[in-house]
Amino acid sequence: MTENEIAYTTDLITDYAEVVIPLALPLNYTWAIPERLKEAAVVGCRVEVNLGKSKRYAGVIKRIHKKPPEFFEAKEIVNVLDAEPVVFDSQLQLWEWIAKYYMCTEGEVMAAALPAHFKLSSETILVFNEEAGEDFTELGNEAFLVAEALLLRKELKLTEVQQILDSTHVYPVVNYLIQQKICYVWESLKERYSPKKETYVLLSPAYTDEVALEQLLNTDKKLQRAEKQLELLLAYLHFQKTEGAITKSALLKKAGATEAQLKGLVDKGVLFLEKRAVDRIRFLPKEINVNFELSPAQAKALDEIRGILKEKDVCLLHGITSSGKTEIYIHLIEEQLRMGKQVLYLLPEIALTSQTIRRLQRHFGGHIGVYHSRFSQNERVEVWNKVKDGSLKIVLGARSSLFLPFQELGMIVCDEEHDTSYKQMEPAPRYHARDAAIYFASLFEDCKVVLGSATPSFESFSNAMHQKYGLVSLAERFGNLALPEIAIADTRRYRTKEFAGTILYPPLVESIHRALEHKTQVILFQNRRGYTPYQRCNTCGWVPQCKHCNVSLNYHKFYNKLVCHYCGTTYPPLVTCPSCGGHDFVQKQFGTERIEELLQELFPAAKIGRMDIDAVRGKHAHDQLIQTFEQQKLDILVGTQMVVKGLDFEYVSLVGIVDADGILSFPDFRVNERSFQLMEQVSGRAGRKHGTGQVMIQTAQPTHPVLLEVQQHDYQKLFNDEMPKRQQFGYPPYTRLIRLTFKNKIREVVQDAAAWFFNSLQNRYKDFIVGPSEPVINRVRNQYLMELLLKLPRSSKIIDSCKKEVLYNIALMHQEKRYRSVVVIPDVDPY
DNA sequence: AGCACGCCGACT
DNA sequence: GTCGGCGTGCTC
Ligand SMILES: [Zn+2]
Ligand SMILES: [Zn+2]
Repeated sequence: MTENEIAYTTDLITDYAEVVIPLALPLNYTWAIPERLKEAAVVGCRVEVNLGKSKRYAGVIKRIHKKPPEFFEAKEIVNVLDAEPVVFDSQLQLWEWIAKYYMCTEGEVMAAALPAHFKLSSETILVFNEEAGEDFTELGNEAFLVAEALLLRKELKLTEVQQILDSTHVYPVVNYLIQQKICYVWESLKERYSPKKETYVLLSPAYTDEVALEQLLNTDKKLQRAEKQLELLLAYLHFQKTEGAITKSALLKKAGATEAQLKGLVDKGVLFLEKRAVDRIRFLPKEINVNFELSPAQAKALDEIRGILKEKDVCLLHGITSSGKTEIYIHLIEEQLRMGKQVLYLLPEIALTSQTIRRLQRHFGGHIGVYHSRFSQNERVEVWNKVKDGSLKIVLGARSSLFLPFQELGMIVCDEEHDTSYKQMEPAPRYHARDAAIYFASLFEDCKVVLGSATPSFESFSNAMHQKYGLVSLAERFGNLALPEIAIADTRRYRTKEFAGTILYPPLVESIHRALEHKTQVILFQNRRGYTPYQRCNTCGWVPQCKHCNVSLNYHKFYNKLVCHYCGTTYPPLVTCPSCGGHDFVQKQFGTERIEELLQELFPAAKIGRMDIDAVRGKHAHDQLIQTFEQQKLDILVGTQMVVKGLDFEYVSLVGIVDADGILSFPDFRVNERSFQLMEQVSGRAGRKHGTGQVMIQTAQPTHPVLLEVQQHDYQKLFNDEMPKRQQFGYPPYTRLIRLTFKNKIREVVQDAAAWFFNSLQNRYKDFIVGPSEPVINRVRNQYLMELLLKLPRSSKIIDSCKKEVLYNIALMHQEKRYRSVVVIPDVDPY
């Protein structure tokens, strides 16, 4: 073949690309790679592809091969969008693993993994950045053309850029312009997140060199007659050295100085003020500053972890509240950093407060990036790129930061590993970030996982007991802080008429009085108002249980029956309490608002705050409320699970758990584990620095084993008590669960479909399948729901084949006319 | 996810 | 008679 002939055979396709597009397709589709894109089409790059008649998507190339598809004509890739891959092989492998394990599609994983802006479409709008100036002569030819157009028009659609440039060059040029900050991708107001700003104090550049500073302090006339200002300046220099950047409010508080004194220094040009966002990275110097001493207990734990990680991939750090796990992580992170490796530090979303962020910034400055759902898409892309090119070494992030393109990952820390927010519930991919992180780490040469918790999940703890993970315990509170005294207020003693309907009983009220008298603060905890109506004995707190499933029964008002929401068995309603003979059951539930009202009546002089989902709906309301409370502008804080996380309240002397019985009767097989975790963490908020704190638990079941275990802080006993029950009733960690939710408009149809499915799995999974049952909330967005639960033995062979069987049966069911539109949602390892 | 195709009710 | 409701199926 001559050169001429080659030139005429451009439509001869030899290469094909398997592409993941952000859709719930059961398998990946294949597109043909035209000759002109052969060079550019690389695995991990985004490509623009047509699907159907008129849709265009940005997908990611997963695989390139030379096998022409047999059963269809592959369309050509329209364009390659990236000059270099946006994801590495390890991301593609993670996507595939998650899709298989959690029974969803790779497209769904991709949609969750990539920042929305990577899913660029031709309708995307570019906005000119007014701060970019007007001089674009430094840019390349094509970028120059687009920049000029942007300067003129202020906004351009991607299709319009396409008209300016040769169509194959659009995306590389646009990416370049975004990187140069000449334009950014338009975001609707709703998406935009204005980072929380704080005023920082900085030394004027004129005095950053030692000599000038020396002169200022000793001989300069500027400060000779302003002793207080000099004092403040010295204090500033001290804090700057020990803590790095310092905020205005912190400086004034710590130095005991006034606004006027600071203003004096600012006016004289010695210091200046600057508003900065705490969770943004660019201002902080890239330094490593781990200069604190570990306690002997911490040092020992650190050594043990190091030793274990030489042999095992995962180490569980079981450290009681306030034992100082974070300091240990900081040392481990430092080691990775010094080896040039990256570190992912996972935290539950609500623990990711500016307090937590600043604490790590103090040690790692600009090496740290933050990634969470409140970030705008533009910011996510920025962090994404910096992780990919290795300029960010540490990412402090919530669940979804697992998808970032790390290249040289040395360690993943998963703090509060028991936290339920690591599991994504809606929509797919319903993955568990902790478990997926362990898989992800295995893709790297030498990447270790450290799980940390004061109250480990039974899954992790039993893995540690079976030597699958290493286990290190830290049983000593840092600085030997006293553990709070845990008092149990027995509400059965107040059963006379005058106490009917009481929410805050005398012992708790009295303790609050005392705390307020001592000018200390109080936290009251109340569980989120459950939508689960149940029958609970008003006298002894007893709640009927399902004899098959060992969970609390729900009360169905309409049918006047008790029903198990796992297996669907119904029971007659209670008339007489089998535990105490009482006859009084139904009770109204109350939330934090009601408690807040009551407190206002009881303590009219106290300043009371409320922290729950509703009260902190705004962007920074959560941070703000924490700060207000920390500054002792509130006396009592009433809250739900939110008060449990990321708080470090010094002046709290009393924590009250208003309704322990409500917590203990939650209809979930993990109730006891959860209750212990919750109460243990709530207790941790009491008496952290100033004397012994008190925790008061109101309950009608003062001898409930979990309460005693909380009182003794005895996790091991809880574990030993609970595990036999898990085994007996077939629950994790002895089994693996898959929950199937069926959805349809017509109630009878879902019910029948679930029954059909149950029957169809009967022959092979008879002993493992529970249900069908109607969930408590049986209708969501006009769709009725039904559930089946699979309790599978822990053999990956059985689990894998069962997953296949389930998918096969879904397809089979959809062939049945009546069930065609029944949607089945599998949830693997529901939490 | 879209979008076309197709099958039934009520409207100029 | 046709218009438009949405349930169903398909997209490399
Ligand atoms: Zn009773
Ligand atoms: Zn049951």
